[in-house]
Amino acid sequence: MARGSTRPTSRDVAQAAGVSQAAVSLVLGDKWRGRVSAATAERVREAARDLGYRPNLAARNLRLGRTRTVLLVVPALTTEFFAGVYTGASRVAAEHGFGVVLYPSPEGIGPARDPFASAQAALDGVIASSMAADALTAIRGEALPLVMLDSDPAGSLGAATVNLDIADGVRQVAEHLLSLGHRRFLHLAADVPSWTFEVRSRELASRLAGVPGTSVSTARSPISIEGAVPAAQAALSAPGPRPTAVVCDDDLLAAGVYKAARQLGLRIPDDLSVTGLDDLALATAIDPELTTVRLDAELFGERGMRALLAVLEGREPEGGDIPVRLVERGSTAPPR
Amino acid sequence: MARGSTRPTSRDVAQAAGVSQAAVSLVLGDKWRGRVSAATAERVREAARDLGYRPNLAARNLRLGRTRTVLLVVPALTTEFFAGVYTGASRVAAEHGFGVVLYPSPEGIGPARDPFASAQAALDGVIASSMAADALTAIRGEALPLVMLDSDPAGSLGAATVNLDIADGVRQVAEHLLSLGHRRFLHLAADVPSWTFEVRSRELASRLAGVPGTSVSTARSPISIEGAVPAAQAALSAPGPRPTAVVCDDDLLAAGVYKAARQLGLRIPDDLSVTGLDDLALATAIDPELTTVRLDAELFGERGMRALLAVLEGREPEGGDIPVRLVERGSTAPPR
DNA sequence: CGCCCTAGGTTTTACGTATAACGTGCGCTT
DNA sequence: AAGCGCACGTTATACGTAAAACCTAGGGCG
Repeated sequence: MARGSTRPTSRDVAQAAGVSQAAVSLVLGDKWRGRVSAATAERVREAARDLGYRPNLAARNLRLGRTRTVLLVVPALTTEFFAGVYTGASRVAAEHGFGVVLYPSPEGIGPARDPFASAQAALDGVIASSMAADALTAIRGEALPLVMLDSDPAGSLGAATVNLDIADGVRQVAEHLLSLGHRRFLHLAADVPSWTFEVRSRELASRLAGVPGTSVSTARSPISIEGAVPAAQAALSAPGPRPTAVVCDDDLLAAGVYKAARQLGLRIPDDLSVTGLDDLALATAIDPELTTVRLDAELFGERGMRALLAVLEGREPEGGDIPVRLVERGSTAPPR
Repeated sequence: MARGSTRPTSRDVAQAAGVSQAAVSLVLGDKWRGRVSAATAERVREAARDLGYRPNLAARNLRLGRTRTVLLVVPALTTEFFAGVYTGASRVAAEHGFGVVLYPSPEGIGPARDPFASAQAALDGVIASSMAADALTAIRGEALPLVMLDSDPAGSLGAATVNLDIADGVRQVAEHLLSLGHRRFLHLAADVPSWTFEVRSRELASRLAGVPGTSVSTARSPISIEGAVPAAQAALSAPGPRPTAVVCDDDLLAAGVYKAARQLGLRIPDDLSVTGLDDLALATAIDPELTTVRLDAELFGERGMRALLAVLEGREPEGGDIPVRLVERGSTAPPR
């Protein structure tokens, strides 16, 4: 309708309502009580509605020196896990008038792209997964309020951390497989340098250390179904007695083990027990359904966002790891 | 190091380099040739580096009236498909100095949340999937440059569209199943009102219309593995002759059909052929591997971004649908 | 009656950047 | 020798908003 192609500003609203720009700002910012009469306030709101006024966020951000926008840095977008993290963080953020912008460290784009160049929005703070290794150095350089997800609490140099109790998950897996009678394990580990994966290896080894007659070999693989197939195939056809159970760092790796097993003629769970970690939708789509550790991704995101809000407000973030739970399904059975 | 807690501004850099703020802006904006001596330019750059200067994006956006930031609106984050779209769009955007912000219309957050409140960044334009129905009305209201993904070219009211050639994909599926000898079909359709799904139904019906002795029934399901199971189960155990082939609107639905078939004691592909659409990683993780239509999600995202750039620059967006391709795998065979 | 307080505004300023408009010397041309 | 353009800058201004500081009239109170 408007002739001019530019968007209406608060000044246009002021003119339409017959008041000053300051009055518009007060009314629309809900700070008018005792400063503007109810009638005038209503006139301003009406004018704003008529003109389709939307505040210019760049101007507001500049004025206020903050953006109510937070960056969530994730390693990649291809798993539903981080989708859940985003959903949870976004929900909490919305409750506090914040927005969340996603920075998936994109595969195929140059290695060290600057997240802050990509998310052109100015930022109040950052939540970063420890898996997004490339981005981390850039983040440190910004000196922004930072919350790390699944990162070494000791090595985070003061940044707040929110962690899943992965160690407990691995303990539950080990317990379950030991009680079924397994003794020879293969640990199919993620090929990504990150504290959260180191924990898995360490905890598995430590849990098995006390049990006589156990052995565990390790293979490494990129985190994808197709990527895991060759690694699993090699490890399962290596000389010497074959492992009877494969503990995977991730459900995707477990799906790769299924494929490898099919190609080797091994049947799950009769010839081989398999466990995953995540409980993706995939876990119940494959046959047999996967015994895995359920991670509550949304709660993870919520806690991350809450921690960041706490940091922004100078409070102490809530402590304590997020509990996880073994889900027993058809991919594990006693060894033959 | 710096005592003051606030970030250095271009004025601080100017002072450190002994020049005016304008000179800093010229040098750092790479517009200094013929205006500033090489020596001075170097001094400015050095000062900026020493102070760790980063331009305030809010101020720049306000000044320039544009943000080089684009919003990508997707229905949800849970499928790797839109992850690919994001990756492609992001790559092209980066080549042109743009950033992409993601707005996944989040499940579980109130129904009609305003994407522009969530992405607090000001925006130059929007790329929106036609599946993100809730968000669309809000987008229209903004009068921002808009590119629609997989949307009715006729009904898009002037907005540019970039489409996958889904109709051709469905034709290839129908052709494949007909040539195997199938005549009774079940169409497991997505329970989402969107042009891209209407196309699937229409095209399937139209392709089968010319072939005598064919029949197709339709069942609807939400787009998720678990959601598809009851719908598939009901449709496959309905009275009357059972369909010999199930055409699914999405790979996730196909995975649900696998589960339903297992529970009904039907074997794939002996008792039932199944096809999907997307070619997710899931497609080769399930057994038998899924015959499906491969969509090039990254190319889709790239084309979407290119179209938006064209709109922003007043050019005509490139036309033509993106080709898709049937991938024959183990889930389809002649009916018994 | 003089004063202050309050309601109901307005004027002004600052946020940090990009750039248009405006100097200034100096060397070169004619 | 007058002038003119070029090299090298600087000064001033605008973007749109939020909010501090300021103004004014009227009523209540001592």
